[in-house]
Amino acid sequence: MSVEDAPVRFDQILMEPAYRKVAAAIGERILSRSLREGERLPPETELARQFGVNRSTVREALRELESGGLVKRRPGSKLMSVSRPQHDAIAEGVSRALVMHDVTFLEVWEALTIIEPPIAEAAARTRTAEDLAGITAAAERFAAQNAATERAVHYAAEFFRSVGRATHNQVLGLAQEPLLQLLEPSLRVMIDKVPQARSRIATAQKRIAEALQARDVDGARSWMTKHIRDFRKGYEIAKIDLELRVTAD
Amino acid sequence: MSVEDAPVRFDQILMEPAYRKVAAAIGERILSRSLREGERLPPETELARQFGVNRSTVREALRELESGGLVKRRPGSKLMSVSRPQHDAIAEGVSRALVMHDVTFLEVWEALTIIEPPIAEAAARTRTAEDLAGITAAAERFAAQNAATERAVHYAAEFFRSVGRATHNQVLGLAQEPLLQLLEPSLRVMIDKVPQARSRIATAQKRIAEALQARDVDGARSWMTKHIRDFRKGYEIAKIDLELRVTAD
DNA sequence: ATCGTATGATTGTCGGACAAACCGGCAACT
DNA sequence: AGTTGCCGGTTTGTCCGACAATCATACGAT
Repeated sequence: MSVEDAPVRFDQILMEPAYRKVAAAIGERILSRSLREGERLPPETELARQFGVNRSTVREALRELESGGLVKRRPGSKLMSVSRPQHDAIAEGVSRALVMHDVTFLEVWEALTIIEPPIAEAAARTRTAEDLAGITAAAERFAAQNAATERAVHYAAEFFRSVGRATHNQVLGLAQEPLLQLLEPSLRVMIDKVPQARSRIATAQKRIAEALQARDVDGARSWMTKHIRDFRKGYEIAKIDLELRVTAD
Repeated sequence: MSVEDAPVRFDQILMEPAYRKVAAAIGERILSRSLREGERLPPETELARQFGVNRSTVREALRELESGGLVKRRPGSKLMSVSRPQHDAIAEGVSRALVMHDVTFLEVWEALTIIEPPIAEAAARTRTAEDLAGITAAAERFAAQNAATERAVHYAAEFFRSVGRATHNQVLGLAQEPLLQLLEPSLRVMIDKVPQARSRIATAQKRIAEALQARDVDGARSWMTKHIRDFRKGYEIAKIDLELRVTAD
């Protein structure tokens, strides 16, 4: 082999602007728990002084952290404080990503068929009395909403959320949230177009809640499976094309 | 009932700063496909002129969109262009959120036991020849890495990713990504401490790949189940406390 | 004890400024 | 022909200084 064989290669040099370095520096301190939850950040001018950059630069960094949910302004306060990202905010980012990637209803539905039954199963094992109260409350609120579509959709999603919370597994709760967000718009259409949808959903919710109460693992799982499968039937009856791309809110 | 019964209530008035309005305006145009993927945004000065705000305000809005992955700067270009959020970037946000919420290894592992087997099952149905090639390649690369821990961990995660891709369901692929990110650090420790871990992982990967090749739905699922269960055993042997909080990267 | 006010701190937004980097084209050179 | 050097225009990254509006706090008035 001659020395010429391998062409000279260099790694791409990465220039990180100051605002991203500042954001990374603050973010790392938050992630490492060096800055604790709820703790207030110094004012922008002070941060600018400490980092040796301009206040504008600090502000750009703060916007980045803010949209990641690592810092937020507590209502009625000017100073930023460290926060744990809220599930719905994080999920919204995921939802937007999925929308941008042309995800179809079918994909969302398929994901639901995969994760919801095991969630119900886990919830049957771990639910507390309090969890159960929340779940039945959501089911009852859905059943009571015979008129308002908007609220019915909301409580249908809320039912899933309360079951997710009952697993006491935050990963699962967060994983299902984007799916629910993407489900809602189509559910709105479906409930309006399919008369029998409401009663079928209400029945499934009731059966699931009963199984959870009885700690009936298999029952919870199989009723949840039915519940999800019903959605697909509803889509077909409502003639919603499953290959259609989901839309944001 | 006297008229005094219901206390006067007002909804909280929400003041949205200009930078967030600008970000929302641009973001909406992107989500609605009015601005197409890859299209370049006008320069900051022009945006400032159009929105009637200062350039600094536009910049703060851009930072927000940027960290959401909706816009990014293409390498070697100054103008921002519309982009679809990359999976790993989105997943990193989710991972950070989970870390901040004190998620434990047990929760991550439990989530893996729930979503990975169905993913393997789905992959057995939908995988193409190309998918299969990627999966076996990842498995072979893992098996070949008998020395370097870092790479072994990487290819162990890459194996999951390639199986996820084989489902051709983007929702599932994106849902598993944060789990893999959180798994990696602990996997690093585990592989180092448990001598037999490598061979057990390699075997499981091989069996899963074979099942996928044969389109053996049940085999793929059950071997994936074993594969995940093995991780837990590994944790216990390595004496990694499952109640420990996961850490970021 | 509640309310009104004064004071200081902090943010949101603005205007202007400048160096560095990038782009396109054109001239010069090998 | 292909490479190199240079030029002018554009755009970003960063800085500086400024000001009104809002919030925290203390203090005094009712």
